[in-house]
Amino acid sequence: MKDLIGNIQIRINDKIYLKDPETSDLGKKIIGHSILLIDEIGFEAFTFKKLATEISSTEASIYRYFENKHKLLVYLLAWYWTWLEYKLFFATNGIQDADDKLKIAIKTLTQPKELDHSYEHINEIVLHKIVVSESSKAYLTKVVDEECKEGYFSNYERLCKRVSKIILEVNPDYQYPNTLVSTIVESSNHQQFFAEHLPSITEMSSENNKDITAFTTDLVFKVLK
Amino acid sequence: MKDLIGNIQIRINDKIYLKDPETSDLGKKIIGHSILLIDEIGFEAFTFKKLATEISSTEASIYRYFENKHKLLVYLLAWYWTWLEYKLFFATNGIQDADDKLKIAIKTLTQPKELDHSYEHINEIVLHKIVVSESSKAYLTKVVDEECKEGYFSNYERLCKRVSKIILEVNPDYQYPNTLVSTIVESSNHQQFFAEHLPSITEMSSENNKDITAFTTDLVFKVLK
DNA sequence: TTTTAAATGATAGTATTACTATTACAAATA
DNA sequence: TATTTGTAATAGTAATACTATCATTTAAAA
Repeated sequence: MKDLIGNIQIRINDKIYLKDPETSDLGKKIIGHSILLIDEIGFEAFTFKKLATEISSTEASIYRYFENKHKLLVYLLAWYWTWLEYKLFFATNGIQDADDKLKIAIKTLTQPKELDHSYEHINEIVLHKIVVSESSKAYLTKVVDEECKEGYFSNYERLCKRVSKIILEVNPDYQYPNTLVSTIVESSNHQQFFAEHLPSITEMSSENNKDITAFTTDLVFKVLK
Repeated sequence: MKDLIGNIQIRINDKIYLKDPETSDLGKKIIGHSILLIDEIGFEAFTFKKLATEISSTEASIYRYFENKHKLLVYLLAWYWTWLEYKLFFATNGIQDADDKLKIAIKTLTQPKELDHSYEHINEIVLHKIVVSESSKAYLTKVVDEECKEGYFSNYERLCKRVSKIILEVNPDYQYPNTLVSTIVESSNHQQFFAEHLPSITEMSSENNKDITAFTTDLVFKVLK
């Protein structure tokens, strides 16, 4: 099962990039090192010039792959959500019992990520840190409506839909499956951030991710039962 | 009761600004029009130069009040959270029954805001739109730890603490009061954004805020009982 | 193997942003 | 009247977010 996921090519909406970064060494370097650099200095301070220096290339070359840094961020997130969707699919696929399936789904969403060696140029652990700290900035923009129409966020939508389905298996009468899913996915990320940076508004600890899993599982099952 | 709140001066941590905008006409104009302009063009496109043009002043004059646009955003949010805390205080103060108190608290947090004529230069409805679309950008930064230490977000923390207390009145044994509060406050804002811009991941409608109140109330009481 | 095309690198240039600094002048206050 | 305070006007700078051009390297096709 674990091998299968490695063979899956993660396809990203081709409107997000100018040139598919998967098709060249430079492209993969751009993706791999942008993850590290954004994590290191933050998205605001991140520039294509700095990235170019980092990978011994040029600003102009990077602009051949992505229109701007916003699109690059959208790409990284789309990649992440699809990767997580596969993880979720393989983790829940065989499970018969709906409750168990949902528990595993919540675990997959909330537990810390592990390095997936199938994608050599991407460090999923660092990418997840970017999801926690930067993902909101990708959609909290004035162009969100157009970008949504173009399908820039459909990878995220698909992941939510998949969890929604499981929720309806557990309780077919629950009125707000999508709302609950988007709430727990966002909450899981935010709580991780709060645990580390604004500890006074959460009981979660930054060391122990099991807290977030426990909180979310407790919440979801109480809401559904 | 309603009059009382009008007389309350909303005090903001004086490290956030260089010069208190409440102390001059220009200052109030900066606050009032920054709210409108950020709402109109988004925080990324917002600059002090554009704001200066808008209020027929100069860039340099605005820099005398705020170090940069990030601090201005932090100021606006601090103001909002304190304002909301007062609203919450006055709405829940007299209520004896803990359940009722929590219901009203959730309503205050999730229902659309109304214009509060006590603060003439501030349009609370538009400010709330900024909270929905831009507030995450205020804390999802690399300087969050220092700013947290300096108390830039204590207005938000105080609001959360107040609701947490009510939650513990309803169920003193609940393990995650702060986590639950920060989750529902963030969720309420995000769901409003999703309703308007990413409708496929929520059942909430952008016209009817009662959905969010209903979803949140249902969730919170199921979790606590 | 040569030809051709595509990808990358090197360099330059521009408009805008995010500031800082200086001076000047008017109004309020002491 | 002297002085502080607030604001305006102007200038200047480093960095950002690009675009354009052309040379060179590399890879694919003929």
